[in-house]
Amino acid sequence: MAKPNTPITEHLAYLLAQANREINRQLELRLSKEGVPVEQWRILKVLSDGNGHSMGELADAVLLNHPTLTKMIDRMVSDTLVYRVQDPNDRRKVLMFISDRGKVLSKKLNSLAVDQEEHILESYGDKSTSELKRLLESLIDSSN
Amino acid sequence: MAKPNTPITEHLAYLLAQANREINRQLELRLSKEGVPVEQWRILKVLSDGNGHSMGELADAVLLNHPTLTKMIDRMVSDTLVYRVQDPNDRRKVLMFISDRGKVLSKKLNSLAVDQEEHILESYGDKSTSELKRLLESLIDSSN
DNA sequence: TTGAAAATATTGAATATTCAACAATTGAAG
DNA sequence: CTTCAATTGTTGAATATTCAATATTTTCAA
Repeated sequence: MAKPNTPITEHLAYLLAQANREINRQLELRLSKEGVPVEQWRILKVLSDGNGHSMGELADAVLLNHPTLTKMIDRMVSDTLVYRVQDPNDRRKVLMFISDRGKVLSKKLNSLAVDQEEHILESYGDKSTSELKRLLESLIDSSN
Repeated sequence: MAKPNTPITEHLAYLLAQANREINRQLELRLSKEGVPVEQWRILKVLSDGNGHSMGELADAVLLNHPTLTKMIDRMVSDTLVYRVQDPNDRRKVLMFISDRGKVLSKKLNSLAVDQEEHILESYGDKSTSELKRLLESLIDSSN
């Protein structure tokens, strides 16, 4: 009467980690053509609305915690992809903006990312993809 | 005629990262009751079949790369949760085994993890959960 | 208005991860 | 058999992340 404990591969937490790892790896591979980590793509994408975004807001949006974001932004400022402006309405805040160079890079990265999405659509299917997205959104919602 | 680029929140890669982060955070919170990181739960769970698993096999199973696993196993050996045995059939390999202490801990961790799964089932729904799992498995399959 | 608490971002030290090189063993071709 | 390439795991240095502490500014209650 051995107890056949639930295998790890049946845990939602594990399946999510596994799928995330794989998809992220693929995306990483594409973006490496431009020598850019996934997080920087996210940052540029969020900033490419042209508006200023505070560090806190950005950290939430790109799934990084504050100190990690600060250091990554330091690098991106060195690369003149983004720049800091003190928020005039709340001087505790820093508003981040994308530079022209950042916009150019962002476009290239977007097309690489879109490439990947299309590749997934092909091998995984249109129906499954949109259904999966829907379920993920709803899971995220239900976790707040 | 501004181009409304796909928002990042619509990319599968982003949704997966977000969902994974959130679910992982919740699991982490539970496991912290025993002071154990998620990766160690995975390791113990895989080893709790009682069989020896090589480092390479284990690294794949628990989603860690080799050097990271080696160092985490070093810690777990210090804590006498697992132990190394040289594979007699292939002396390049090391077989990892779970200790009695590891088994005891593993059971506690499992019940914490099951707690979480039940919590998700409640707030997210039985139907959605199993459907999400099915889709994730199929996505992972299609990525090989 | 003042002073304490909260919010925001950064820093430096501690910790963890990754990359490249290495050592040991096995496999396999000649 | 012997040698060379491939496999497996570990190590140390370089890099990245995290935690706790800090500085600054704002908020708000007294």
